[in-house]
Amino acid sequence: MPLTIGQVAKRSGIGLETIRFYERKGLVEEPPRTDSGYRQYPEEVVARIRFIRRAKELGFKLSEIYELLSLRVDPDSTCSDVRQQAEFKIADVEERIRVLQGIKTALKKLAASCVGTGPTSECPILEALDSQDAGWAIRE
Amino acid sequence: MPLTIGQVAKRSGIGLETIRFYERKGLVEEPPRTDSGYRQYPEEVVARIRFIRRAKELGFKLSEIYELLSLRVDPDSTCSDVRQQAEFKIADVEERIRVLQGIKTALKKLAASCVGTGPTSECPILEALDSQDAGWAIRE
DNA sequence: CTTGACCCCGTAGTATGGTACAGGGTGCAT
DNA sequence: ATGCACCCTGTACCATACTACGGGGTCAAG
Repeated sequence: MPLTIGQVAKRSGIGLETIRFYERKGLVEEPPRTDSGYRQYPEEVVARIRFIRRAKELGFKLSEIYELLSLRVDPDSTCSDVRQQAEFKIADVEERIRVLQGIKTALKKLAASCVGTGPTSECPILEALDSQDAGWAIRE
Repeated sequence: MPLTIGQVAKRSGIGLETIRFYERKGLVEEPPRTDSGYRQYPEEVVARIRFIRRAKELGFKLSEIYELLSLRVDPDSTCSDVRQQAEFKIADVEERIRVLQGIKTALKKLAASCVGTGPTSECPILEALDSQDAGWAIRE
């Protein structure tokens, strides 16, 4: 017995507007309809939406998830294609961590330089942000 | 001698459309105009835009930079207000790093489980994303 | 046979940080 | 005086991932 969009939404823990959004994006297949136009989903779509949700939790963008979903449909694609996607994403995540750590270091340096007294006009943090010599700056 | 918007853009290394955008956002003060309506910027605006650019590099959002800029204008605000903003941002950045590290660990676990051979139908990564037991999942 | 919960579509709005026109006017040099 | 670079406003557009709304149609219970 097929599911309505509302039932799918409830089971997969996602808004039903979002399911229609995913359909427009090609992440969820267009299901058959009833005579009156209601979408009739097979059970499997719940698993697919959970897949999307989990991939999102792993930091994949919707466009990347689309690639991932295409890989599994394409009979010529191999497991190593999927692993390559994961490797790319690992590199991407590592890069983002690296940048954030640079930012953190810079911010800590600034915060440490500030005793916390006096008006903003003498604030070393603001002065540092003003100054020409970006000694605190993040080096890429 | 005041600067035109184009000169400010060149000196601060930013697009002139972006300066007008910042003006709309209240990050850059509306400058006086010539009779014909041309913006006439004082030299100081270049420093302010560089301030914005640097704060952005430190991961501050435009809305946060607006707060920062308000603090320095408000005579009642102190240096410790600024430092608090910096501390908040440090905590924020640390949280983002923590989440990304969880993602990285999960992805590495998945990638390691994949030998790289065989079709996608037997891919352990996709199976993990499919499976009900989210053992790989990121714990918040 | 009515009421309320559900569904349809298309469009528009949210937040973020810009970027790109279109269709004008201005400033200066040759 | 004419050509070109520059400026003006307003609006629309880019990506990202939804979310909401208006104005309808449908389905099942009572």
